[in-house]
Amino acid sequence: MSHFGRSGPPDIRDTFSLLVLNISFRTTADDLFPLFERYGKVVDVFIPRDRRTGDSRGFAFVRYKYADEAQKAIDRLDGRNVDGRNIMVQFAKYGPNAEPIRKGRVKEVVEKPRDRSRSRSPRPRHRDRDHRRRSRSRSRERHGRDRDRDYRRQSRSRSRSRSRSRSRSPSSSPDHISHRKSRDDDKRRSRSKSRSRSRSRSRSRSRSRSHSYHSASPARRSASPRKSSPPRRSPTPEKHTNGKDSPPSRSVSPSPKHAGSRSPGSESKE
DNA sequence: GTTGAGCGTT
Repeated sequence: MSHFGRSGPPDIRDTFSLLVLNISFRTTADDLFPLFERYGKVVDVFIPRDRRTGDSRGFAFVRYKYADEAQKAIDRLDGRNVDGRNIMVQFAKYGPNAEPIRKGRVKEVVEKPRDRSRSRSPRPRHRDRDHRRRSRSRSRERHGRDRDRDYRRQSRSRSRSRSRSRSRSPSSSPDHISHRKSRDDDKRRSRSKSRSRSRSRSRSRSRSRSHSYHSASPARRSASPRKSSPPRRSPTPEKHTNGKDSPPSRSVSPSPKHAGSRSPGSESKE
């Protein structure tokens, strides 16, 4: 909710989304709005934030009404120094609902006449995006919380690599993979049990681990669902400022006060 | 209070 008071995207029928990368973590939509509003009609400015921490991720989405204005904003603001960092402005590739975007414009709802009532392909092709997002999340979460988990994974990977190197067959069929995976899974479980026992013996070392929901693969998650409910997450200093006055996401309104009440120093040319 | 590859909210 980073709109002008409504919930959900305002109207993405014919808007052009720009992805603003490399912005400072302190930059808010209120800071970006006047900058982008100078080059055209800005419909919405949204800064995604982390679900757990609530901090911005360092990029924003600016929605323009017209493509030429968006292009102009890209040409003008790309590489511009904002809040101490040179931002990168480009057309967004994906839509809010994971819909494809053409030239920054949200593609209209396209219906397939051939996919009437026959074999449909429920094969989600968003693995790229998900994978990338997970990677980013992990990168951001790798501050020092679950580094030992990473180490374990590396060790396991090395072990598997060695095992494969021993019996390298030129033909790799799904059956082989399945068998190998199953065995690996079994091995992993055994190791996990052993580790659990070891941890039970000395739990002082691994006090705070886990709660990394994004790091488990779906199959693995399905195999071992987490317990009833997370008893308690890490001591996150939840700011209770998102009650009713100021939502977590900075909403920006197209009020005329932003039009010319910005510091003239931040703008350079044009 | 920190960080820095990448694509989004009720």
